Amino acid sequence: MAVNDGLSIGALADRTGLAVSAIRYYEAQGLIRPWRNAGGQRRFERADLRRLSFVMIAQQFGFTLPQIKAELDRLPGGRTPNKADWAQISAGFKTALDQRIDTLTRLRDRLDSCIGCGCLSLDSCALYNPADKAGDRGQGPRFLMGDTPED
Amino acid sequence: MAVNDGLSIGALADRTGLAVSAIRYYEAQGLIRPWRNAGGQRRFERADLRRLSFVMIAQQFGFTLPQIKAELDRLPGGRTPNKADWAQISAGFKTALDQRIDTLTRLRDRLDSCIGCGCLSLDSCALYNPADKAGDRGQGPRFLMGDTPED
DNA sequence: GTAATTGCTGAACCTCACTTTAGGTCAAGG
DNA sequence: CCTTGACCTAAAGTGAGGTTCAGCAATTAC
Repeated sequence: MAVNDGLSIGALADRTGLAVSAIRYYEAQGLIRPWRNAGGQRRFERADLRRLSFVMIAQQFGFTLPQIKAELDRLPGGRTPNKADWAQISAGFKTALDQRIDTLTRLRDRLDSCIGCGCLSLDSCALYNPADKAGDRGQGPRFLMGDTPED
Repeated sequence: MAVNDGLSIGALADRTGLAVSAIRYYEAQGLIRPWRNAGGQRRFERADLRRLSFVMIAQQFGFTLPQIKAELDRLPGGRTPNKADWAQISAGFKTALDQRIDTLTRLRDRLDSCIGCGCLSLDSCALYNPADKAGDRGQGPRFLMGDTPED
């Protein structure tokens, strides 16, 4: 009722397009820290909209939630990325993205030079032992995950 | 001891670089069908080397194991891809790969035009609602999965 | 011939990113 | 006052792609 009660989880879901369950999950992962009202319900600040925006964008760039959390945790005082922060972070995103595109382009070039061959030889085929493996550490989806920028 | 006893799972693991557990898993998924020797141990043909090669390459291209199985199952008599098969399949790989590169390139272009902005506005930022979402169906890792070629 | 390797099975566990379910609580409208 | 809808929690499920474990059996090396 007061002017600055904050947003409910449903309101936040409506505005971001995320599912309520996803927002709760992000909280469990430490990406947002809502406070609770008297009845124990989550209340969100306007800054959380930006924070979730950031999460959604970073996911598009192929970052995992732990990676995104790490990026957010580096901001002083746990603040939401402002314009200056974004300029820095997005530069890192660009680097990761460029690398990813580069990796795929090299893979395509190797494929081009292999289409007529078809040897699939473990010893000599250019498609093996690619200098750039698409994601090499950790389990789960192992292809195409971007590296953490400036890490 | 006989000349054509086939390879043990350990030998196959050594030659392919795969873990023994991964090879057993691939068998469980129907990607390879070894026979058993008198003692119940798996014995593999030389063709299984090529089959696993194919699996590893297709994974690099972002295909899931079910997709790869589907591709292998389309080959007559459950044979391992030969040169002619490969020419056809790799053309499909190339298409999927080109699409993926294209998607990422567009994403990079949008990022370029946004780096100085930093608005992250849910309403107006070009980084939202991209025409090409990077993988949109199914759960699990939702970014950057290649589409099935010719499906 | 025996010890060390390697192999076997089935089940449980892992990450990632969530959703679903079951069983309740809170807030607002009529 | 009572119902409806939004919210709460903890736990389990999903699916991809495996690994790890316990408790045995088979092979191989010496």
